[in-house]
Amino acid sequence: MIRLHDTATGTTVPLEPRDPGKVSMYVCGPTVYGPPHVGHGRMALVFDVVRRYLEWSGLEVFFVSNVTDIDDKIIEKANAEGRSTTAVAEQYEAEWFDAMEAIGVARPTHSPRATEWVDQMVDLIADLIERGHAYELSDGVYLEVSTIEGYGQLARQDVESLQAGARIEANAEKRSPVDFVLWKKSKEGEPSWPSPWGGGRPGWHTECVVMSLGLLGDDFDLHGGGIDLRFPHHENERAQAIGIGRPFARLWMHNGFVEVEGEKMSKSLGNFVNLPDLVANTDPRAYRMLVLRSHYRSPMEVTKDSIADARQAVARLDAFARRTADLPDVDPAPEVIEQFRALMDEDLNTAGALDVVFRAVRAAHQALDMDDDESAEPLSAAVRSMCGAVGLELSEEPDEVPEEIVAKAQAREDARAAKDFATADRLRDEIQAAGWVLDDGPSGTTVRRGN
RNA sequence: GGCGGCGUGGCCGAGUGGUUGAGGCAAGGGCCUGCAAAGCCCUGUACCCGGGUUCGAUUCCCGGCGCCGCCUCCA
Repeated sequence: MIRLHDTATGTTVPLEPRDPGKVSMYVCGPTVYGPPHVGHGRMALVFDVVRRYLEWSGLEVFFVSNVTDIDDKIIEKANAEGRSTTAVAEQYEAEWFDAMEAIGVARPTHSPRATEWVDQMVDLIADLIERGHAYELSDGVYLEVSTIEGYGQLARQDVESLQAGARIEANAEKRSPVDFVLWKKSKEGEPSWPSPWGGGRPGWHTECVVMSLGLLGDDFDLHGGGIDLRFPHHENERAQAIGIGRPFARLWMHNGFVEVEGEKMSKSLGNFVNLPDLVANTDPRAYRMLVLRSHYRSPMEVTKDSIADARQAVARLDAFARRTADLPDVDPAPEVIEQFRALMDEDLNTAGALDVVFRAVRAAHQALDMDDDESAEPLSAAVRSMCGAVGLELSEEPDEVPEEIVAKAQAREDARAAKDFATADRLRDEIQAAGWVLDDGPSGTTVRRGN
């Protein structure tokens, strides 16, 4: 039985899907106004692991993750650069999916764009007004928080304390400082969609309500995102669903932040790391490894050292994959799989689950050292299965080696055969300096990329 | 001010009321190797502080200290 931590109740509860055997999940995706950073990367990896693990566990997963392609920040960016909001959104959406592909995040089943759901948002807002949960002001339509039963559940705060903390709003007309905007009437030159309240655009919470309910239906299973979305974004989504009387997410999952030097990484602090930069400079699997090594709800430190450390851990798995590449496929060792499953089932203890992986790796190496293939085979199969469950791809294929390096490696072979070890060592040094590693094994020498 | 989280060996980071207390990385020693690499073996007085509960606490409770996050920009 899979148990997950539910932010709404602060407890870890069994995952009991609405439709047995099927899981519907919605994860808040990016607002596409800039290149993704490592925080986005962690979020995407965490939920990619959720999805893969659920699938590995035999569940069918229907995974929706949106793209917010209309927003104040996109408008600002477009104005600053003298191009259309569409051009900005398209560029960064493409960058987003490129980066996701690079880090091995599988495409969602659906990735709807906000601009394609504006009609449904207008309907939702009209419904909220009709039911007395929303009101129109000169600059837009607002949700009246005090009319929503249980508002503050995700924030774990009562409305009064939220109010106490509310920042001073530009709009003093609002009935309460905590009321939030559903529809923004557009000013001159801003993108605009028709509505009963005049031309305008949606606020940033409504899209996720209509897209999640629209694509997954009422009472869907999981709703996820970064911990910062817990409040106000998810709270405000929930408020709208409650307002129109529709059962919303059954379980809320939030991943912890990425930190840099002990502080939250954020644009305002200027300490963010772009995901494309990270991917360009290291094996992208290292980042997944790093993400897996901490619990998804804990803060995670990203530094050069932590990445390099994770890279070495991946290298250990690769070396194992190479050594076991030719073993026959057998059923994975059941006791290993069960340990792994027990850890993962309890709110995705990926760090603990990796222990199981690495212990199986060592046990298989030990067996192979004693020529006990029979013991090694199920362990190797288990390692492959577990890595697959969390999306860690192992590279057992030889690397593409440049001609020049192949030639040097051959020359070294010749020198070794002639017992000219001085020449052999000199050639290996050259090969190493070029970033390649030679492994002399019983069945010959292999060349692979260095770390 | 309100709410929440965290503090484990050189680093990262799981976990547990109790003789043998993960794992990865790094370090030292050894085996293997022509030399390496990979792998294997061995080594390293870990649980912020002070009380309490207990036969026994790193693990539970209370207090303190420190760090971090949220309270409508943010994954």
